[in-house]
Amino acid sequence: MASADSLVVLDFETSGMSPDYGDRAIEIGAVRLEKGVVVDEFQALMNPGFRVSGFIENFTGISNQMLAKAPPCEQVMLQFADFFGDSNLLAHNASFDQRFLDSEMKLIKRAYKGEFCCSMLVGRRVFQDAPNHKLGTLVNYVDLPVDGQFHRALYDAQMTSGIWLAMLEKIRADYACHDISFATMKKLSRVSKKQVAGFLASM
DNA sequence: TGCCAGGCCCTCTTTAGGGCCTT
Repeated sequence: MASADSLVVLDFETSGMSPDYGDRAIEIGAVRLEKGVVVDEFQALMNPGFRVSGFIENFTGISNQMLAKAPPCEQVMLQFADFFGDSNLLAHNASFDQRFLDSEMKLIKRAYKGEFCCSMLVGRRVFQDAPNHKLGTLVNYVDLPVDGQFHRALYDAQMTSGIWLAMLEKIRADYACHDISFATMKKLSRVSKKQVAGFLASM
Protein backbone atom coordinates (compact mmCIF):
# COMPACT_ATOMS: atom_id res chain seq x y z
CA MET A 1 0.00 0.00 0.00
CA ALA A 2 1.35 3.43 -0.95
CA SER A 3 2.70 5.39 1.97
CA ALA A 4 1.53 8.94 2.70
CA ASP A 5 5.11 10.21 2.97
CA SER A 6 6.16 9.09 -0.51
CA LEU A 7 4.55 11.15 -3.26
CA VAL A 8 4.96 14.18 -5.52
CA VAL A 9 3.87 17.58 -4.19
CA LEU A 10 3.02 20.01 -6.95
CA ASP A 11 1.90 23.58 -7.43
CA PHE A 12 0.87 25.47 -10.56
CA GLU A 13 1.03 29.18 -11.20
CA THR A 14 -1.52 29.97 -13.89
CA SER A 15 -2.91 32.79 -16.00
CA GLY A 16 -6.21 32.68 -14.09
CA MET A 17 -8.70 30.51 -12.28
CA SER A 18 -10.23 28.31 -14.95
CA PRO A 19 -8.80 26.23 -17.80
CA ASP A 20 -12.36 25.98 -19.11
CA TYR A 21 -12.17 29.72 -19.84
CA GLY A 22 -8.83 29.50 -21.62
CA ASP A 23 -6.47 29.87 -18.69
CA ARG A 24 -3.15 28.01 -18.91
CA ALA A 25 -0.37 26.99 -16.58
CA ILE A 26 2.60 29.39 -16.57
CA GLU A 27 4.83 27.67 -14.01
CA ILE A 28 5.06 24.24 -12.43
CA GLY A 29 6.95 23.45 -9.25
CA ALA A 30 7.15 20.06 -7.57
CA VAL A 31 9.07 18.09 -4.99
CA ARG A 32 9.34 14.32 -4.74
CA LEU A 33 9.08 12.95 -1.21
CA GLU A 34 10.38 9.50 -0.39
CA LYS A 35 9.84 8.35 3.19
CA GLY A 36 9.35 11.94 4.23
CA VAL A 37 12.55 13.22 2.62
CA VAL A 38 12.75 15.54 -0.40
CA VAL A 39 14.76 13.54 -2.94
CA ASP A 40 14.08 15.51 -6.13
CA GLU A 41 12.63 18.80 -7.37
CA PHE A 42 11.16 20.13 -10.61
CA GLN A 43 10.62 23.76 -11.57
CA ALA A 44 9.90 25.38 -14.92
CA LEU A 45 8.27 28.45 -16.35
CA MET A 46 6.19 27.85 -19.47
CA ASN A 47 4.95 30.12 -22.22
CA PRO A 48 1.15 29.94 -22.56
CA GLY A 49 1.20 31.65 -25.95
CA PHE A 50 -0.51 34.84 -24.78
CA ARG A 51 0.20 37.72 -22.42
CA VAL A 52 -0.90 37.27 -18.83
CA SER A 53 -2.70 40.07 -16.98
CA GLY A 54 -0.97 42.69 -14.89
CA PHE A 55 -2.66 41.18 -11.88
CA ILE A 56 -0.99 37.81 -12.50
CA GLU A 57 2.38 39.53 -13.07
CA ASN A 58 2.05 41.29 -9.72
CA PHE A 59 0.56 38.32 -7.91
CA THR A 60 3.23 35.82 -8.95
CA GLY A 61 6.20 38.02 -9.82
CA ILE A 62 6.26 36.21 -13.17
CA SER A 63 6.42 38.80 -15.94
CA ASN A 64 5.43 38.52 -19.57
CA GLN A 65 9.09 39.13 -20.38
CA MET A 66 10.04 36.03 -18.35
CA LEU A 67 7.34 33.96 -20.05
CA ALA A 68 8.37 35.11 -23.53
CA LYS A 69 11.75 33.43 -22.98
CA ALA A 70 10.21 30.23 -21.57
CA PRO A 71 9.54 27.05 -23.55
CA PRO A 72 5.90 26.35 -24.50
CA CYS A 73 3.56 24.62 -22.06
CA GLU A 74 3.51 21.43 -24.12
CA GLN A 75 7.28 21.01 -23.95
CA VAL A 76 7.43 21.60 -20.19
CA MET A 77 4.45 19.40 -19.43
CA LEU A 78 5.99 16.47 -21.32
CA GLN A 79 9.05 16.79 -19.08
CA PHE A 80 6.89 17.15 -15.99
CA ALA A 81 4.79 14.10 -16.92
CA ASP A 82 8.02 12.08 -17.01
CA PHE A 83 9.00 13.55 -13.62
CA PHE A 84 5.87 12.55 -11.72
CA GLY A 85 5.10 9.35 -13.61
CA ASP A 86 2.49 7.30 -11.77
CA SER A 87 3.24 8.75 -8.32
CA ASN A 88 0.46 9.83 -6.03
CA LEU A 89 0.06 13.59 -5.96
CA LEU A 90 -0.51 16.26 -3.34
CA ALA A 91 -1.44 19.93 -3.67
CA HIS A 92 -2.88 22.68 -1.49
CA ASN A 93 -6.51 23.02 -2.61
CA ALA A 94 -5.87 20.15 -4.98
CA SER A 95 -9.08 20.60 -6.96
CA PHE A 96 -7.50 23.72 -8.48
CA ASP A 97 -4.19 22.10 -9.47
CA GLN A 98 -5.91 18.92 -10.63
CA ARG A 99 -8.07 20.89 -13.06
CA PHE A 100 -4.98 22.46 -14.61
CA LEU A 101 -2.99 19.21 -14.63
CA ASP A 102 -5.87 17.40 -16.33
CA SER A 103 -6.24 20.20 -18.86
CA GLU A 104 -2.54 20.41 -19.72
CA MET A 105 -2.14 16.61 -19.83
CA LYS A 106 -5.09 16.36 -22.20
CA LEU A 107 -3.41 18.84 -24.52
CA ILE A 108 -0.26 16.69 -24.70
CA LYS A 109 -2.34 13.50 -24.89
CA ARG A 110 -0.82 11.98 -21.77
CA ALA A 111 -2.63 10.13 -18.98
CA TYR A 112 -1.55 9.54 -15.41
CA LYS A 113 -2.48 6.95 -12.82
CA GLY A 114 -1.63 8.74 -9.58
CA GLU A 115 -4.36 9.98 -7.27
CA PHE A 116 -4.62 13.44 -5.73
CA CYS A 117 -4.85 14.26 -2.05
CA CYS A 118 -5.49 17.79 -0.79
CA SER A 119 -3.39 19.31 2.00
CA MET A 120 -6.01 21.99 2.60
CA LEU A 121 -8.81 19.48 3.25
CA VAL A 122 -6.56 17.44 5.53
CA GLY A 123 -5.34 20.64 7.20
CA ARG A 124 -8.90 21.69 8.03
CA ARG A 125 -9.23 18.43 9.96
CA VAL A 126 -5.79 18.06 11.55
CA PHE A 127 -5.25 21.74 12.39
CA GLN A 128 -8.79 22.69 13.38
CA ASP A 129 -7.51 25.52 15.60
CA ALA A 130 -5.58 27.30 12.84
CA PRO A 131 -6.88 30.84 12.09
CA ASN A 132 -7.59 29.72 8.52
CA HIS A 133 -6.20 27.14 6.12
CA LYS A 134 -4.46 29.26 3.52
CA LEU A 135 -1.01 27.96 2.62
CA GLY A 136 0.83 30.91 4.17
CA THR A 137 -1.18 30.73 7.38
CA LEU A 138 -0.47 27.04 7.85
CA VAL A 139 3.23 27.65 7.16
CA ASN A 140 3.25 30.03 10.13
CA TYR A 141 1.00 27.76 12.19
CA VAL A 142 3.43 24.83 11.97
CA ASP A 143 6.45 27.15 12.27
CA LEU A 144 8.13 26.32 8.98
CA PRO A 145 11.16 28.50 8.21
CA VAL A 146 10.20 31.13 5.64
CA ASP A 147 12.96 32.06 3.23
CA GLY A 148 11.39 32.23 -0.22
CA GLN A 149 8.67 33.84 -2.28
CA PHE A 150 5.09 32.68 -1.93
CA HIS A 151 3.14 32.36 -5.18
CA ARG A 152 6.12 30.88 -6.96
CA ALA A 153 5.46 27.27 -7.83
CA LEU A 154 8.49 25.49 -6.39
CA TYR A 155 8.41 27.44 -3.13
CA ASP A 156 4.70 26.81 -2.64
CA ALA A 157 5.26 23.09 -3.37
CA GLN A 158 8.10 23.03 -0.82
CA MET A 159 5.91 24.74 1.79
CA THR A 160 3.04 22.34 1.05
CA SER A 161 5.38 19.39 1.57
CA GLY A 162 6.47 20.88 4.91
CA ILE A 163 2.88 21.27 6.07
CA TRP A 164 2.11 17.72 4.93
CA LEU A 165 5.00 16.25 6.91
CA ALA A 166 3.97 18.30 9.95
CA MET A 167 0.46 16.86 9.70
CA LEU A 168 1.79 13.31 9.44
CA GLU A 169 4.00 13.97 12.46
CA LYS A 170 1.07 15.29 14.48
CA ILE A 171 -1.06 12.25 13.60
CA ARG A 172 1.78 9.91 14.57
CA ALA A 173 2.28 11.75 17.86
CA ASP A 174 -1.38 12.17 18.83
CA TYR A 175 -2.70 8.80 17.74
CA ALA A 176 0.39 6.56 17.77
CA CYS A 177 -0.34 5.91 14.09
CA HIS A 178 2.61 4.58 12.16
CA ASP A 179 2.83 3.53 8.52
CA ILE A 180 0.13 6.03 7.53
CA SER A 181 -1.04 5.21 4.02
CA PHE A 182 -1.96 7.60 1.25
CA ALA A 183 -5.41 6.01 1.22
CA THR A 184 -5.84 6.79 4.91
CA MET A 185 -5.02 10.46 4.31
CA LYS A 186 -7.47 10.60 1.41
CA LYS A 187 -10.18 9.16 3.65
CA LEU A 188 -9.23 11.61 6.39
CA SER A 189 -9.74 14.48 3.97
CA ARG A 190 -13.40 13.45 3.63
CA VAL A 191 -14.49 12.63 7.17
CA SER A 192 -16.42 15.25 9.09
CA LYS A 193 -14.41 17.34 11.55
CA LYS A 194 -16.22 15.77 14.48
CA GLN A 195 -15.24 12.29 13.26
CA VAL A 196 -11.52 13.02 12.88
CA ALA A 197 -10.44 11.80 16.33
CA GLY A 198 -12.48 8.61 16.08
CA PHE A 199 -11.26 7.92 12.56
CA LEU A 200 -7.60 8.34 13.48
CA ALA A 201 -7.94 6.41 16.73
CA SER A 202 -9.24 3.46 14.70
CA MET A 203 -6.18 3.44 12.43
C1' DT B 1 -8.95 41.48 -9.78
C1' DG B 2 -12.95 40.11 -12.60
C1' DC B 3 -18.44 40.28 -17.88
C1' DC B 4 -15.73 34.71 -16.00
C1' DA B 5 -14.67 28.62 -11.71
C1' DG B 6 -15.57 24.84 -8.86
C1' DG B 7 -15.44 21.76 -4.90
C1' DC B 8 -15.89 21.72 -0.02
C1' DC B 9 -18.35 22.87 4.11
C1' DC B 10 -21.19 25.24 7.50
C1' DT B 11 -25.79 26.69 8.77
C1' DC B 12 -30.32 30.65 9.96
C1' DT B 13 -29.87 23.46 5.35
C1' DT B 14 -31.48 19.56 2.16
C1' DT B 15 -37.07 23.10 -2.49
C1' DA B 16 -30.25 27.32 -0.42
C1' DG B 17 -26.92 30.62 0.31
C1' DG B 18 -22.52 32.10 1.15
C1' DG B 19 -17.59 31.78 2.83
C1' DC B 20 -13.24 29.39 2.11
C1' DC B 21 -9.38 28.21 -0.92
C1' DT B 22 -6.59 28.05 -5.30
C1' DT B 23 -4.40 31.91 -9.66
